[in-house]
Amino acid sequence: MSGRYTRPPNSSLFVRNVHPDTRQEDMRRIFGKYGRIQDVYIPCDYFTKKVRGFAYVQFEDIRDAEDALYYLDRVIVLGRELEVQFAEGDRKTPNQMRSRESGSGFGYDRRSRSRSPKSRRSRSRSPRRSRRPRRSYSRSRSRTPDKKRGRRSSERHSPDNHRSRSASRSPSRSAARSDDQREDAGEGSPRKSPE
DNA sequence: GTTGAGCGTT
Repeated sequence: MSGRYTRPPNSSLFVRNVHPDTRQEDMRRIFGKYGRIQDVYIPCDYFTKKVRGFAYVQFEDIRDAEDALYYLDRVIVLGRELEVQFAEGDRKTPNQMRSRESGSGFGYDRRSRSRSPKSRRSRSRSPRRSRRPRRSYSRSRSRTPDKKRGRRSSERHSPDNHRSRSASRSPSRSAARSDDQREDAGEGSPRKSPE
């Protein structure tokens, strides 16, 4: 009278005893043989980032998942016997895990200021980083003459621009930004002759 | 286009 078959909560498979070096791609390829894989995820330790030893394979269709479970369960893959079973809960959010790990014995909730394990600074605290090793460039006349700095298109053929310019209240050319370009090859530049 | 820190031992 009751369901004889434990209704799988979802089409996610829980694979245990997977090789620590197994990747999602591998799982996807192995399980994908029996159906379309929605996603594969291998949970790792939050702190050590090490593979925990099991993985999750989410199928697009639960029927395929059943097939894969039946065919891949207890199958030796990569020298390990895979144990496949249906997943139970849903993916846990970091917050939930934190709560669980927090009460497990660890206590890096308020102690650890760093939220991310990777955010761990170097063992030695950065005492002082020089502001910037500003290189004293010769202020004489070596200004990367090789690079083309000047933008060719100074003005754009935009209708909007045209209108804006008309309303400009400053009829004068406010060109106070050019100083080296204009002087060198702008207008005649009669000062270049060494006389 | 969703979140990635999801069950481990029976």
